[in-house]
Amino acid sequence: MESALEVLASSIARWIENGDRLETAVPGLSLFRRDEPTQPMSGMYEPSICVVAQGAKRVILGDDTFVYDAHHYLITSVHLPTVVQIIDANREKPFLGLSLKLDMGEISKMMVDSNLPAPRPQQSNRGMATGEVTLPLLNAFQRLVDLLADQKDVPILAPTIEREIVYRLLVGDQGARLRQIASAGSQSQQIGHVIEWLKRNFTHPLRIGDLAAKSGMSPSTFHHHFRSLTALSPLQYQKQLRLREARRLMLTDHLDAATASFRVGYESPSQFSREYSRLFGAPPLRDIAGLRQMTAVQTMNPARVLAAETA
Amino acid sequence: MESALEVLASSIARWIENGDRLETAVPGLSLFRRDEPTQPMSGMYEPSICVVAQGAKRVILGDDTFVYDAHHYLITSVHLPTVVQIIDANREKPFLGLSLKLDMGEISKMMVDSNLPAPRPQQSNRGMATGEVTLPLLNAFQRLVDLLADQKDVPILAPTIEREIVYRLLVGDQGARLRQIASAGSQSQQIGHVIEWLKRNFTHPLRIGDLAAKSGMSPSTFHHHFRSLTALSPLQYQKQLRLREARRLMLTDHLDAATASFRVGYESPSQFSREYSRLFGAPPLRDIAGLRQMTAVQTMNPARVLAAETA
DNA sequence: TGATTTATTGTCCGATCCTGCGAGGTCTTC
DNA sequence: GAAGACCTCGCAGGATCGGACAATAAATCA
Repeated sequence: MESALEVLASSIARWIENGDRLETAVPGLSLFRRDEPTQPMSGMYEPSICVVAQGAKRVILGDDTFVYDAHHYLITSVHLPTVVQIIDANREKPFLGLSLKLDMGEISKMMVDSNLPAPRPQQSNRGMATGEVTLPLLNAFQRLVDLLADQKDVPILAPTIEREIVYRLLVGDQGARLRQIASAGSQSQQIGHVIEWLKRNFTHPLRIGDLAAKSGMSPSTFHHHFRSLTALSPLQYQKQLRLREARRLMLTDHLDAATASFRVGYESPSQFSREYSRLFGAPPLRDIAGLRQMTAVQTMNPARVLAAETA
Repeated sequence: MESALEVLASSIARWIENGDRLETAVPGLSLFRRDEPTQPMSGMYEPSICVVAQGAKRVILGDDTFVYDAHHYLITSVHLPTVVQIIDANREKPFLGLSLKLDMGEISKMMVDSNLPAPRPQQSNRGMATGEVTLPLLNAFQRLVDLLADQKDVPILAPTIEREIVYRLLVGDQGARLRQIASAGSQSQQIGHVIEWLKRNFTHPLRIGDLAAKSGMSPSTFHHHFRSLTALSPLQYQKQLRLREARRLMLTDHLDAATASFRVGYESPSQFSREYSRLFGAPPLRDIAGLRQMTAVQTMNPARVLAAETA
């Protein structure tokens, strides 16, 4: 196990010398590297599995915090705004990890095809969980990373390996959680759809009645499930999407605060500013200035910082 | 609509001159033809969609009878032993139909991928239902049959057309039923798995408790759902599998009644004979003799008759 | 430096949202 | 067949949001 981790770590390190995120030639597979711990910063998780070869990372989602490291993967079933922090990394042993996007459709198909034990409790849970990394799982990821050396094999072999990974996750200790969100028709799955919709339409003002209807639940039930999955109310979730996007617009497109606020759906800059401060700790201009300075110190371009945050 | 049906009818007729079942080059697609009405005879349905271009057919499942014709398709979600009868066919306007196997995994994937409305009521229902044929659905089947003329296109085009068909079924009036059985983790889906297992292992003596455990329900709940889906108790279901297989063994492999009965799991030929009569109306030898005669009259080989029954 | 523009903070208000609770229904179990 | 678990729904009070307006602070430019 330990030696397998070392091999994976060096494989990852070989591909990502500096910079902290690399989209690889295997669709959906990203590599991560950090040479030192970071401050807590807001980040977005997508439906994916994250594995760490070296170091440790902390994710805060509402009241829960998840820590994952070389022996614990993090599995995420919907897009979730979180606060993330690398807590174990240094120049000799940098944080090295990878993430692989999950396709819920494929997972669902696999659940039906293989006679997996039924998930008795249908109740919603957090859209994120940590589980124990097993050696076979690690080996599968190793093979996936190895594919990068021989890219012509990717289209053929990657799907097979990914299916193996999904299977191992489904039968693993967090399989029930995954099954829940991938089960067509389950509440979690319906909420997942609403979240996808929100991600595309966050600039429109939103009526939660409509969202509830989309998910086929009453408003009150909808609220319950949404919160239990995301730790946020629907409106708070949308707000985070808006503010994050506004931050991106200001940072990379150099928009001023007012137009950014309009762009993401706010009609009053004052309200925008107020809520921005509450989320990011500082009002728009000051926050952006801080970020710019950070990137300047690290001699990194702003886009890269953003990439790290929208991982 | 009427003209579309005529076109489909002649397309089917072109491919199947005589004989009553034809497995086509499109995997899972079968064509059917009958030049005259039949007596009721026992038949097995598999997860599939059946469409009729001309004529009508009756299926009896427990207390329910389903009739389907040019304007009504029959959708089946699990393997079901039934009694079937062609009720509308003659030499001028023979019964012409087709069936397409359904892959529950694909259906499940599609349900997750497309934002389909949630199936509110989770209660189990019969594993079979009729629905109204729409023109787009008919057109899709027409295109599928047309593929038979250009077989090199099959691997590329057939899956697309089948996906369209599945989609139209999902949003059609019987979509909820389909969603239910395809929903990973739903009770119907669990029962479906058990049925698959039974089909492979019907020769072993069976313990209801084990089956129930397989489906993750208590024995009583399992019983309940099984019955509502199949109109049979698990034991009756298994019995039908055994007796049908015994009949096949005697008819095509020319086994004698005793060895056939042992082969399918019976330990006492007398018990076998008694239950055989009850299901098929006549004791083994007499029944087989009758079937042989029928096939002789129709100058068909026995295997073909059987094929009709295990449609 | 002063003028002008832009950003931030404050307060207020109406509308909407959010959460906890109890009733009612369904499914499960014994 | 009855008790029990689970889920959903609707409700009501309290919390929050988003916008309006105004005032102050900061930044930009002449």
